[in-house]
Amino acid sequence: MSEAVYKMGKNGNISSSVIKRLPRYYRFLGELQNRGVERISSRELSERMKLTASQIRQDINCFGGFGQQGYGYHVESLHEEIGKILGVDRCLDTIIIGAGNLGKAIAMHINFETRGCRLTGIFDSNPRLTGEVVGDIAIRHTDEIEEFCNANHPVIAVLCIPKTSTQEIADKLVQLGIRSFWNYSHYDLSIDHKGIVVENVHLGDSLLTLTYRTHKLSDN
Amino acid sequence: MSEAVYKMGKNGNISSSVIKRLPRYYRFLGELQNRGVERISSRELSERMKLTASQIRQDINCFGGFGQQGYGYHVESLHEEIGKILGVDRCLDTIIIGAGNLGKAIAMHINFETRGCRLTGIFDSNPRLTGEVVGDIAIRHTDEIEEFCNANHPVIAVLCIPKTSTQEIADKLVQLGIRSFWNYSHYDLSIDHKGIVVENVHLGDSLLTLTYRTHKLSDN
DNA sequence: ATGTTATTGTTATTTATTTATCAATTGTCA
DNA sequence: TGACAATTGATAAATAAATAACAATAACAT
Repeated sequence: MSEAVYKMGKNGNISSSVIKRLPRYYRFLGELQNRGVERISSRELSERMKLTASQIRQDINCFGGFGQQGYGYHVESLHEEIGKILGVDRCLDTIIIGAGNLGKAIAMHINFETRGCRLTGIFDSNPRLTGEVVGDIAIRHTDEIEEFCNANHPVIAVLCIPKTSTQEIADKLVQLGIRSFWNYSHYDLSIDHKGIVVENVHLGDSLLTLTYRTHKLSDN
Repeated sequence: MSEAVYKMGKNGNISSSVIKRLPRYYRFLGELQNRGVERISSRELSERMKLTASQIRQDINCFGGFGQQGYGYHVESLHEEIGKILGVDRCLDTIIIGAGNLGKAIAMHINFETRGCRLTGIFDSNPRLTGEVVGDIAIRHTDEIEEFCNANHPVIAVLCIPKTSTQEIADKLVQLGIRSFWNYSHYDLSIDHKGIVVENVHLGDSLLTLTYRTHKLSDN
């Protein structure tokens, strides 16, 4: 009882507010590291990120005391720690469903590797696209998804398909072992199956809030 | 003093939590309308949207009492009201800067018109792309931006350019009259100039939270 | 007409999130 | 080596957001 108690990575139930901020911390710390900055205080980071220093310290302390009093945080090791928390040091095989403009753009534009993912397949129902190479991956026909999943066991599916087919395809993918969906279709996907993670991305919603704020600015 | 006081559209200072939910309400109500549903109660809508009925009623009431006791909400008129609040009945001229994979995908994939915007120009610094038609708009060279803005006065700029040039180009666009930025570059844009609205979209951050949640599910 | 049921709009309560405070600790400099 | 300045980690306070509760009201059935 009197023994020293290790402060463990108390990764119990972190609030989603904190989780949503982690990637941004990770980005800023990566930038600082690239610029050769070795250490930073919560106050200075707060000025760069336009947050309060208090929030930064509290967020980081959800996972452990990575700072040093009187000194601040070591940029490189904090960057690495947050990377580990997010899981960038591991690998989740990922497939893209739908190789239209958006599917291709995501394949090209997102650096999956630096985010703990590896793009291993792209599928489209249009036979004309079959064989076309995007990045370094050849598009396959959707008929091949089942065979591909049985052979390669991808974990994440990026959905870039019309909203009408989203639920059906997602349900099928769950059967084939997909555990996470990054859903760009204009449809709010929800999977009853517990243990399935869904991230619905609605770019249109984002634009609409911009529309609102733009008018609000002029009106008031 | 004893006169009846009109309940005005008390659009004073709506919290951003509420604003962020509005586009989703708008989408769901649009779907219901398309399916011919005439009325809906907060309880039923809450079940479909996986929110609490209380939250829906409180959100809607930030803008006025659009419902009827004992009856619910008239789908069509609530949809229209929220549309007006968001500003879909007005028009903000919009340009896209950067016609790479992402810029093209956004031009094709986002329905600007139904979100109170109108895409009027696409620009890229690569002369090989000049003249190529995306949707129904020909790509112009970035050298033409100034002339175009002076002639057409676009309000929103969608930034699909590398992070290194983002701040510089944004500052220039502010000089040319752009008031809002929908920023897809891997850079947190911030404009000192007050009266400028910025929406930073970090798709990579979204993926990273999915990575986190995917691992979390397996680990625990 | 009138009672009954459903459902809103609003206020109260609870929960979550953010910010402020400050003792404890460490680096730095004389 | 010791005092001082800086800065964390943790706790307390304040603020914001979400949920619950309920009176007021309108539709609907009888």
